[in-house]
Amino acid sequence: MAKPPALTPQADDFPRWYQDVLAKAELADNGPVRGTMVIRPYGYGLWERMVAEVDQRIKVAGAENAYFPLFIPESYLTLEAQHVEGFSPELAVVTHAGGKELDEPIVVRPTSETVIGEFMAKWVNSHRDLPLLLNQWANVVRWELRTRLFLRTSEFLWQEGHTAHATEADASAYALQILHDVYRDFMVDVLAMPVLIGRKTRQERFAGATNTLACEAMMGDGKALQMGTSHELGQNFAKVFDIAYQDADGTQQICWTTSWGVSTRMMGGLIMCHGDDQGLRVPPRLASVQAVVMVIRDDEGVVDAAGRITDELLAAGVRAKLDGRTDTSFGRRATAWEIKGIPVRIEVGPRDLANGEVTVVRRDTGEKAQCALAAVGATVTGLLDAIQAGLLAEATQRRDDRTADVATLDEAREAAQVGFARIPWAVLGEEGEAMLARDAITVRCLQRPDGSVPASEDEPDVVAVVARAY
RNA sequence: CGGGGUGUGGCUCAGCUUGGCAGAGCGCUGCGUUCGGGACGCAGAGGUCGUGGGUUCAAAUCCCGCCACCCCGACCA
Repeated sequence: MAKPPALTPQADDFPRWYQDVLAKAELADNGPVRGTMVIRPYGYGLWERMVAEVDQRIKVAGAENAYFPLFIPESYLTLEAQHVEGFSPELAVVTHAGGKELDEPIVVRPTSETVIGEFMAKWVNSHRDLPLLLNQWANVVRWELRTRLFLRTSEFLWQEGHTAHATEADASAYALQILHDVYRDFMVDVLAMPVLIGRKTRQERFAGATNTLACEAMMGDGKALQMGTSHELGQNFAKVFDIAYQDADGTQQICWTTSWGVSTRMMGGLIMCHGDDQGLRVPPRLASVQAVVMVIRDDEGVVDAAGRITDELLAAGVRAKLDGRTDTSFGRRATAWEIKGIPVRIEVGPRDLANGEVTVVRRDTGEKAQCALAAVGATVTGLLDAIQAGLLAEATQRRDDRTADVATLDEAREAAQVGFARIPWAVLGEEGEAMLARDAITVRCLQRPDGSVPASEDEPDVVAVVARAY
């Protein structure tokens, strides 16, 4: 008889399944303060890989890392009208420190446009100082009313890029460049998530932005998750913080700024995009452990052979790990690695070794195959590529199967029960957007018919992608 | 902030209606047998029953207050 499932099946209760994966895959726990999160070593290892891949792309895009303080004077937040309105309700404010009440309350950053703007103003004087391209990896705090591990926590980890440009066109092009070359490239190529890119509607725009671009992904249950955003801030913050420069003609000009970020929310997206009833499935390019070499039993030569195979894989550039815990049963260990989503498992036992081979198992399909000892390196690297491609193909298939082109609000409501609906923006409009919002359906982004990002929502043929969202 | 619900070993929960020695499964520790998909046996460790009061010979159980958390909605990376 089969054991009862280790996890609640997705079809029974998707949110419960998500919670089960977080716990059983040892990804994260709730912190002691409401809405906070403890990221466990295995989960943090995945986040570190995300950081490495995103950071590399940010640097290629020309931005440099810096660090700005956690604490921001409360007065800064009040300077930009939209920004205040957007963030006030979710600020954590320090009123006491050092045993006494502070003269001016200090805000724990919900995002850093203001404090970075203050310093950009100091650092930018001439057109030769532009563009100024900054990024920081940091934690931020937003006192959300309802929280869910990784998807929405009071404190989360992210990178926030902040740039200042001489012209609107330059700022606009850079915001789009980040969306394309950093975010979409990372999400598609590394996370194997076929994200949609597009413009946010006025309603969904970042507080203080003139334009917000976003990457949207479809989760396993058909709901949408915003995976990253890139904002054009116009001159809103530049005017308030006086980020200005003298141009070649000697006249003072106000800068145009952008900001953009991705967060630990991507962890939630990864889990809900690729996970199945057996647990997480980590795309090989992201995986902190790509292949685990399991000793089936401590028979003669088995541990040594497994150690040699691990070394060979490491030498072949595979992030491999040896599991030689023979004091724990094979089945238990196999299940644990499966729940953690390690892409490839190599099982080494006396029976295999007698035949000069090992058993290789793919996590994505569950397929098992025998593999000659001499061919392990090549087989595993080949499998890793196949799994990476397979996960992307599977997610793309689901997204396409669950996306419907519709012509009316009613059809959009129906389609959004299982996935995404594409409806002409000319048909929907802000009124239709408000009506759908009553049924918890939102416009995820506006796209051109070919899926590219429209320069304005007034372009003809703009399509609104609507869905229920996390 | 509205509506619903729950607080009992590390985890999931039973026990509460009708007050009477604080339980189960999983996990954990030790020993032995096992070991190719969540092993089995035996022996153990571990809980001021969320919290403060009240009723009672006696409270996890009944009454009152408080706190925390969860789910559904509005807000949101």
